[in-house]
Amino acid sequence: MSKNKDFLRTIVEEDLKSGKYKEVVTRFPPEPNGFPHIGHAKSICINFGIADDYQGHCNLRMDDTNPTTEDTQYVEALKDAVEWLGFDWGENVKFTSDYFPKLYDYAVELIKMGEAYVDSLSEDEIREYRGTVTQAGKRSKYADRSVEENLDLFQRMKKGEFKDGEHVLRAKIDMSAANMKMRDPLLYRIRHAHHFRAGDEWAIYPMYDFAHCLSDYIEGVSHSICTLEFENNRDIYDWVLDTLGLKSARPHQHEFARLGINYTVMSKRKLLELVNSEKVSGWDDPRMPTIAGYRRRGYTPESIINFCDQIGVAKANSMVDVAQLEFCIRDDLNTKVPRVLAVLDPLKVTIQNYEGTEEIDAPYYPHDVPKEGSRKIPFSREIYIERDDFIENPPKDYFRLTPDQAVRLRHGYIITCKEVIKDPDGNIAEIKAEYHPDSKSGHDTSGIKVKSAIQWVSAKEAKTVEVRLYDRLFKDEAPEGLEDINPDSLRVIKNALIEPAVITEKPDERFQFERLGYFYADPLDYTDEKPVFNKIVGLKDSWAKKTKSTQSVPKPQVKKVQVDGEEASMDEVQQALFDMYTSELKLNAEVANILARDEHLSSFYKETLSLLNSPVSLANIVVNEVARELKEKQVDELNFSAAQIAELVKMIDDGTISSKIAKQIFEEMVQTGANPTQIVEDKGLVQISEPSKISPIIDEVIAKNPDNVAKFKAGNTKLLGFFVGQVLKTTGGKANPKVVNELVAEKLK
RNA sequence: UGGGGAUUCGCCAAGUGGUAAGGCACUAGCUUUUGGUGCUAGCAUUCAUAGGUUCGAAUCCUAUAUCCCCAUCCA
Repeated sequence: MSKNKDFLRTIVEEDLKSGKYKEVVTRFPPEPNGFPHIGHAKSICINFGIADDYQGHCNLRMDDTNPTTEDTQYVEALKDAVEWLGFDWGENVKFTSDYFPKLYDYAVELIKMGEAYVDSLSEDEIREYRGTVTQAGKRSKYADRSVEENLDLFQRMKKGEFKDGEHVLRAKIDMSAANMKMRDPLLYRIRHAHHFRAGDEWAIYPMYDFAHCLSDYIEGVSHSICTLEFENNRDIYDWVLDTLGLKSARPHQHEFARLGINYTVMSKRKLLELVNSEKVSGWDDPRMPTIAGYRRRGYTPESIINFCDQIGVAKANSMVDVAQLEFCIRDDLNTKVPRVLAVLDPLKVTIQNYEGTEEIDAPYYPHDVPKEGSRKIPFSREIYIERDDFIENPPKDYFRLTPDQAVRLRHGYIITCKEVIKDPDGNIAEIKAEYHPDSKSGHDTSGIKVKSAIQWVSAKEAKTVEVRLYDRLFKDEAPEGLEDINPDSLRVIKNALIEPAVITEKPDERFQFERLGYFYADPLDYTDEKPVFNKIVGLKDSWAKKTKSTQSVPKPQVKKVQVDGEEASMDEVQQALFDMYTSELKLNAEVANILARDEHLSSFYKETLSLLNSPVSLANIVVNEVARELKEKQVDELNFSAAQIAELVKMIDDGTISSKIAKQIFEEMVQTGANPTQIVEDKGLVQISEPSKISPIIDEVIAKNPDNVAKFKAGNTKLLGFFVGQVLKTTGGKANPKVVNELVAEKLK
C-alpha cells in the first residue's frame, strides 16, 4: 500500500506528515432516504479504509436534514450495509439532527456578524434573483434588514410562527459570484414536518451546505471526502467555517469520482423507480445493485471490498465494466465453496448394462483447492444429464456426449451412447447408454480417452429444487430507465435436480454447481421442503464464447474524430508586437505569439530585454517558466525580478549552468526570492563539462546496470535516456547533459 | 454561454522531466476427470489534438477539442 496509493491517501499522508492534523478522522455521511448501493460501498471502503490505514477513525453519520424524505428504515439499511461489509463506526451512529441546537447557535452567530439575513422573497423570486450562469444575480431588498430584525425573525421562524416558504435564512456572500453556489446560499428553510428523530421540535431545518461542514467540524473530522458533484459546494464549505472563525484543525473537503457500472443504474431516483414500479421484488432483489441486493444474490463482503480496491479512486468520471465485479466474486468463491452436481435442464439417460445401486465417494473440492470434505453420490441405472451435454450432430470441437463420443460422468463412469429415443415431435426424450465397468473415477483401467466430464444426478435420489437464474437487469450498456430493462433478467427453474447431499448435509450455503456457476441458498425463501437457490454468477465459459462469437457480428469501432478549433485572432497592437518579435528579435512564431497576446508577459519580457541582449533565451524562459507564475499572481507579487531572470539567462548563455539546473534555480527563486548567482554559489551548481570528470561516473552507471546495457545493445535505444538520467542524477544534475549524451552513446556502442 | 473539474490500452488505473506499472477483458500454449482453476506468453514506439521549451516531455508552456458538474427552500 505504500506504493501506488490513491490521491486521497497521498493528501492524508502529507497532512499527517506536515502536522496539519494529529489524527485522521473521516466520515461516511449518507442521507437516510434510500437503500445504499455499490456506489456507497465504494465510499464506505474509502472512508473507513483510510481511517483504518492511518490508525484514525471513521464516523457513520446520517445526514438527516430533510424530514420529508428520510426514514428510519433507511438508517437500518445503512447500518446493516456498513456492518455487513465489516466496518466499525465505534460507539454510536451519529446524526446531523443531534447537532440541530448547535447549528442554530452558529446561525445566530452569523446573523450577529451581519453575514446572514432572513429573506422573505418567494421561492420563484429567489430563483429569478439568482441570475443565470452567464448573468449576475441581484440581491433581495430584505438583505438590508438590521441584525435585530434578522435575529427576531429567525427566532420566530424557529418557533414556528410562519408558514412553510414564508422566510429563509441566507448567507450574505455575493450575488454576482461566478460560482452560482455562492450567490447568497440558503442556510435554513421553514418545514412544518415531523422529523423521524427530532420529532416536532423544529419548524426550521438546516440546508446541506450549512449543516455538513459544521457537522464535520463538530465531530473533529479532518478529511471530508465526497463525490465530484460537490466541487462547487466546497467554496461554501470553506466560507462557513472561515467566516465563523473555526480555525483549529478544521476539516477540508476532497472530492472523488463516483462509481458507475455498465448495464446498471446507480441513482437513488432510478432505483426507487424500479422498486415502486415493481419491476423488481424490492430493494433487496438479487438483480439490484444495492448492497442488500448483492447480499441476497450471494455476493460476499470480501468480494465487494476487493472490487472497490481494484477499481481505485480518482477524479475522472468512469464507467467500470461489470465483468470486473463478476471476476471478484468468482475469484473469492473459487477457493471457498464446495462443488456439487446439479442438472438444470434434465435429459434422462438409462444405462442398460447397469444393475442395482452404489454410492460414489466424491470430494467437495477440486485438487487445487486445499480444503477437506467429501460426500457420497448415489449412482444407478437411471440418471439425468444436462440437455446441452448431448448433441446428435455435434459441431467441431464439441467435447461432450454424442452418438460417437463417450463422456465421463463426473466422479463416476464413462458412458457410451447406444440409442437416441425421440418423442413424436422429434425431440430427444431419452438416451440409452452403456457404462464401462472398469472406468470408474480413480480406478480407471479402461484406457478409454474422453474429452470431458459432465455433471449428472441419479434419478431416484436426486432432489428437486427451485433455481433462480439471474442475469443483468438492463440490456443497455448505459441504461436510461425502465424501458431498457432486460426481459430475461430472471428465469425461474422450478424443477432443477440436485444431488441429495446438498439438501441433507447442507455443507454450506454457497456452492459451485459444477460447470454451471456459483449458487446461493436464498436466505428468505429457502425451506427444507422447497429449497431455492439463487445464481450468483456463472463460471467463465470459453465454449459458450466460442459458439457465440461465430454468430455475432463484430461491431464497428468508430474512431473519434478530432475537431480542431481556431485560435482567436490578434488585435492590431498584438499583431505589431508579434511582427517585431519574429522579424527583429528572431523569435519563433509560437513564442512570439504567446508573448504578443499577453500584456503582462510582454512587458516583463521587455524589461528583461533591456538588461540583457539575449532575446531568444529570455523569451523562452519568460514564456515557459515565468508564464506559469504569472497565471496566478500579479507582477508585483512575484518573488523574483526581471533583473534576476536576466541574470539567470546570462548564466545559461555563457555555459555556467545547464538549462536543467536553471529550472531548479528558478524554482528556488520562486520560493525564496534569492539571487540566482547566489544560489549557484551556495549550492555549487556550476556545470560539469569536462569529459574526464563525467567519464568515470558513466562507467559506474554502466557497471551497475548490466541488464539495461544488454537491452540497449539489443536495440532498445530508448534506454539512452535512462543512462543519461542516471548519470545526471548522480551528479545532482550538474553534468552537462550534451556531453553526457555524447559520452554515453559512445561508450555503449 | 460564466465558473469549476476531467482526458494514459476495449474497461478501470499508476506514473508529477530520464525504460509507459498493475488489474479486468481479450488471444495463444501448457496443466486439468469442471470447456472452471492454475501456470506461461502476447496485448500503448505512445499518453485527446496541434505547436513550443529541453540533450530528453504523458509530465513544463500555449492554443484547440471532447466529456462531466453548477441557475432545488434536495443531499
